[in-house]
Amino acid sequence: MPELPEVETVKRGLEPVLKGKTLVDLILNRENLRFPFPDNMTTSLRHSKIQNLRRRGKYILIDFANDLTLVVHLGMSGSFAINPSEAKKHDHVIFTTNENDRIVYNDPRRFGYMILSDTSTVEGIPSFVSMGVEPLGNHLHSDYLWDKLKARTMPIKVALLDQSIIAGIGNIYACEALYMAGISPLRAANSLQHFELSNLISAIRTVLQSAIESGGSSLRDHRQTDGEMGYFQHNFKVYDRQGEPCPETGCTIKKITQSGRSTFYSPVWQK
DNA sequence: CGGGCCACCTGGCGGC
DNA sequence: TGCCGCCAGGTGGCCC
Repeated sequence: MPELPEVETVKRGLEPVLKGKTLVDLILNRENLRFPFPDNMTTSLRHSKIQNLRRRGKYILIDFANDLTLVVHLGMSGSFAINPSEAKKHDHVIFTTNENDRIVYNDPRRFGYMILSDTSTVEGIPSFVSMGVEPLGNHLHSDYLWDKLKARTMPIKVALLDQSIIAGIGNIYACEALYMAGISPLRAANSLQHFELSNLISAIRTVLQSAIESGGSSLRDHRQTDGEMGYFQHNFKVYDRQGEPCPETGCTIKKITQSGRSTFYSPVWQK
């Protein structure tokens, strides 16, 4: 589930309870998620202080004072809860801090994973080596995208999901950004002109930024309930709205499959 | 290297 | 109510 805005929201939610705190306990309730937990993960991190939290693409990076970084990916169903009132099925990892906060990682499908790396070489782990630019950073501009897409014949929707081009966009925001830019998901990636790439970049930024803001408010709401983070509601324009009217033209939102994933779009509005 | 496809895993939902 | 097939927001690996 989680795309860049959800991951950013989780990172921001974890900061107050993790940054500057020391892990006094770390419990793994099983041997693996998608991959086995790193060797010595508990002994390496227990009693270590957390210096900083970062995000890269859909990954959360937790930097420890002993120069280790825990890289966390939430997969499709991973979430964190802060001081949940009761234990749940699929609570796989429990962090306890010196302030006695319990941070619980829950992941029913176990597509998530955790990797331990030296902080100085974390950019070199396989997940990051070929990762594309951050969509909200300065390196995403139409020249970059033109260069990355000029030899790509795949549909632009599929290209937006390619993390080696832009990091952090998933199925929902790919659909929403293309809708906002008025670009058909079926267009070949290398058929977009410069002005269309510029419009698409603006749309990506707007859609992600607005979702992050909505995540911020859900964070404040959820804090009052059970400390659960990662899943918040948006008002999507096209995602999961097949059969409903397009807000721009009134035509009917269509659902198709591209590269095995659902795509939702307005066949009239998106050219 | 590009592109297509499947596997990984559980749960929720609609149909019968 | 119960069973069954299908679907899900991601990624990695294998194949051509």
